[in-house]
Amino acid sequence: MKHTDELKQAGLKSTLPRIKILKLLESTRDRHLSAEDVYKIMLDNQENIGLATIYRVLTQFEASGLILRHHFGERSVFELADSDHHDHMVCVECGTIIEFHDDTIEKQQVSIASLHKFKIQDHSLCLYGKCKNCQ
Amino acid sequence: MKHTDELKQAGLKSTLPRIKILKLLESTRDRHLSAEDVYKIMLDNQENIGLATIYRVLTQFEASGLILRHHFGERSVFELADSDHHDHMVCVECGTIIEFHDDTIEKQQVSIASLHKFKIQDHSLCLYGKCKNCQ
DNA sequence: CTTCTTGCAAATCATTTGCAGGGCG
DNA sequence: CGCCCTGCAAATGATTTGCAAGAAG
Repeated sequence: MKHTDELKQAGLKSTLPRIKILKLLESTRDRHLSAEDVYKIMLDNQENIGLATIYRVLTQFEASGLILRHHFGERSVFELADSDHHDHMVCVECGTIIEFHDDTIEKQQVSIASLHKFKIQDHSLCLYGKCKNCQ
Repeated sequence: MKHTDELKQAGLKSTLPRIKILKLLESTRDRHLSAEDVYKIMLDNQENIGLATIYRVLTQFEASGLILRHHFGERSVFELADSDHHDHMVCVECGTIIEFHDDTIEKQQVSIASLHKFKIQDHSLCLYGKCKNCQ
């Protein structure tokens, strides 16, 4: 009952929809999914979970730190918060998402912020363009 | 008729709503406005312009390169494309927006992208946090 | 049992579109 | 005068909320 425990630790009651969604996020090859994506996959898997529930669960997961929400362009996508911080490149052609991390950029952000007496809580860096297969 | 010319150069017929919106964007103290912001300001100024028109005009301005569209969080904001490229810090408390530019970050982005054979078309970097007045 | 959850439908929000009347070139 | 533009209302797409029926502890 690993998932049950994960949920409890996050302060959430262990319910079927939550377990299924968490399982999906942990197992999907494509780490970044929108609420709609999750909904469709559940449908394909014969799982009957309402879209509203998916939105609610994803929001709860985000609030409890289990997952991260990103705004790429105008849609929200979620990813499991299991890896270290990273930024993204999104292929405008095929939607492929490449994750990357760069210390130089991270540090530079902090120093620029302090220059303006600005206290960073969060940041989003996203490069849009074409991946190597789409050029 | 400076604005008329600007519009013509952008390939747009010079009409009252367009001129007024362009004027507002050029004169507003707060360089970053959402469609709703523009709408409300127009209302306050006794200008009768429909929200739909504002969206249409802003979209046309963006397409012709007169302005830039950003997605901060979930809403779109627009700014005149009159200055050099820069990124933003947004205060989650008061909404203040600070613009900044950093060559180190820009260069680093390019080199990381090429490392992944990714061709950057655009990018968005936004720091969220608290400005010096809101801490 | 009591409370937190879910599913479904209705409600929102931001943005877009259809259409008939108006204004620019 | 023809065509592009505008206002208004209705349509959309994404996400949220109300509510009665169901599960979890």
